[in-house]
Amino acid sequence: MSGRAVTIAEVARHAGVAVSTVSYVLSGKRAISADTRRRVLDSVRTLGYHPNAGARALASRRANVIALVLPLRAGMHVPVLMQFATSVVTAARRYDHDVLLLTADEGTDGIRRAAASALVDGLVLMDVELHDGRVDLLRELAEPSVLIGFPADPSGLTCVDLDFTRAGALCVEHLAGLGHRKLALLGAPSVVYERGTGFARRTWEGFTEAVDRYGLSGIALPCEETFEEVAAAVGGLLESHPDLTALVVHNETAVNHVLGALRLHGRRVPEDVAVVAICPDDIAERSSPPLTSVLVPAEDVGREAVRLLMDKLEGRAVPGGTLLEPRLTVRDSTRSGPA
Amino acid sequence: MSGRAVTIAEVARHAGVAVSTVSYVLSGKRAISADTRRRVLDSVRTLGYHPNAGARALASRRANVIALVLPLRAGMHVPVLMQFATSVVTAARRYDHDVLLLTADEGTDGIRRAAASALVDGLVLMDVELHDGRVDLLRELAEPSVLIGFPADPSGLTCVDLDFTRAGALCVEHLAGLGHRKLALLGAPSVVYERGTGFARRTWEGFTEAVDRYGLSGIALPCEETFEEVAAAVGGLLESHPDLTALVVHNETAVNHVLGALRLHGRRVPEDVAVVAICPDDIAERSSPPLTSVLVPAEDVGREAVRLLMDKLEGRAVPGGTLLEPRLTVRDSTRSGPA
DNA sequence: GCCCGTTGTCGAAGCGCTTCGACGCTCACT
DNA sequence: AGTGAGCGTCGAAGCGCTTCGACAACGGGC
Repeated sequence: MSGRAVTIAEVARHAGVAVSTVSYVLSGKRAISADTRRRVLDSVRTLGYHPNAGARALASRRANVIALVLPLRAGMHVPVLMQFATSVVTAARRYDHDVLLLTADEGTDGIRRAAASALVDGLVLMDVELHDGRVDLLRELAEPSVLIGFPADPSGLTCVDLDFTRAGALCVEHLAGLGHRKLALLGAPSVVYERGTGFARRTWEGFTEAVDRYGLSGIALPCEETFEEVAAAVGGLLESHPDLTALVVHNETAVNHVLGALRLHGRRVPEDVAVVAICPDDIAERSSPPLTSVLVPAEDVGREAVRLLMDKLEGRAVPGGTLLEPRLTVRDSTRSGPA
Repeated sequence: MSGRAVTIAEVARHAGVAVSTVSYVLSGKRAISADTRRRVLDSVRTLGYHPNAGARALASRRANVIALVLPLRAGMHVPVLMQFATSVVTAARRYDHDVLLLTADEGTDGIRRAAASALVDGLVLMDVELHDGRVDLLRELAEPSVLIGFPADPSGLTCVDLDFTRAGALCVEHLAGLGHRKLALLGAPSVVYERGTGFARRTWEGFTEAVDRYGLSGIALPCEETFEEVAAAVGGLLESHPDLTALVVHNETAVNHVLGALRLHGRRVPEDVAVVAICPDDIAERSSPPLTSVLVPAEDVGREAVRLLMDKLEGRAVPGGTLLEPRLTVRDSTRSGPA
């Protein structure tokens, strides 16, 4: 495995064919007789041949690498981001592509550089804000891209995400169906709303619209992430709205603090207060009581993003926006209606 | 930015020099007159030239890309892993390198492929276990690599990590200095120890050795991560060891549950029980009370790993093992000694 | 039996860059 | 004035691969 690497010329010599024949066997772009193909593949295996990525990229004008642009912003729940990231990597490998990790600290220059140098064939952008400088850059880039999340103006772009508006509404519908009339949403930290992060705002809108539509009474609040602040917020809420019987929590970090705070204030879940969370299943399942939840299907979103990107790379037309339908799983935290 | 990309030949023509001259200006590998250099750089700027990564890699046998091998295993604290990852990316960029993200699901094949195809010049491995199949592969690879974490046998490898043995001991020393005689360690989930994850075991050893050295009494336990289990573990501990006055927690996820459990059992921190955590500063600061802690300097470790890798790429000799000295920050959770 | 369309293979021309050797200068010394 | 050592620049040879056009060999249709 050390020393100089095996080249396609050595494989060709070993198999007694031309270099181009080896190439065609490997790419399948021309018909090759079964016999020749077998001989070539045998040689590939015995010599341990791996095509040189640089040479391949140069000749084919395809690097077989996509960029994953992943800023790490305050208030984002890192484990969920990593779920997206790993699902993108796994999906990319299924299309024989690798993933280059780009972070925020280079700003848009990193994106421009990676694209202009043909380091990557396309890009997947995560953590998209409503007004996001990177998005304008993408529009002028020759390289195709897919966004995970929707900016305010998604025209000319390809975006995938969970339908957070529906997710917010779905929580309300579930609680309304159980007879709850007075609900509250505890959302992301306020900094996330101020920054204009689409998914947070859309859940909020979905929640408030559904509350209106069902003629319920609802209050939506940002939610910070220390136990102290959560406890204070929950305490204030219970005091100012004593008739509150249900809570929607859209904040992975705060979920457990919310449960702790309810415990602290002597409220039982679900008997006194029903709770629905928008969070990964493992968080919902490990809470006590296990929480009724809408999960963010990171796996599906990442896979879909890669699929769309590969379609664009092949020149196929793709829809501008893909919204995944949320699904709600009922667990113990909403087993019963209000007293 | 669309259409065909600018090539070095166009830059050369625009600047009125030879292609090789442009190359030398950009790489600095030969002396170039100030005047020529300026003309070339001007042309580079006005044309918006970015060297083609594939061509460069092919000709120079250097991809200027390193691999970050990041398995996501159960029981690992993802935010901390991401701190490592971003710090590696940031550091790599300072050496003009990009980072290719490799995950676990390809196993060692992914590593072998990336190395053999010259996709990457070197590798950084994270989340290293004591007996790790990937490690044997690294030894036979021509490409240099650096591990974040130490396997059982680090011979022939380059490893960096926080000195977790010292970290465990440091917590004990701090508590001993405050007069505590009866301590407990709540560690990682048991699956992490069973898997043979070095840092978890080393903290454990550092803790128990220090306890012995100081003639104290100590008990070390794995710690699961749901509130229920933590509460049960803490409850059991307080019951079986009523004279316990100090807790060391080496589990980012469980830290807050531990505090919640102590609250639940009517113990005040630090008056009844002192708590020291090994976790990132932001977790320690946001707890209530803020926790005395030893932080895992992910930033430093990642930067150091990249520095070592670059040294190896340049053919410089590097130390086999680098252990970073832990630092303990005193906060409210250990302000006083035992009653 | 002749023509033509397939099928399978080959050789060669790049892809855009780095790097090596060559070469013409300019200067500081004899 | 003559020599040799840099210095600055150039041209050309690859790096290892893909892909295009060419071309045998082979049948099937007439």
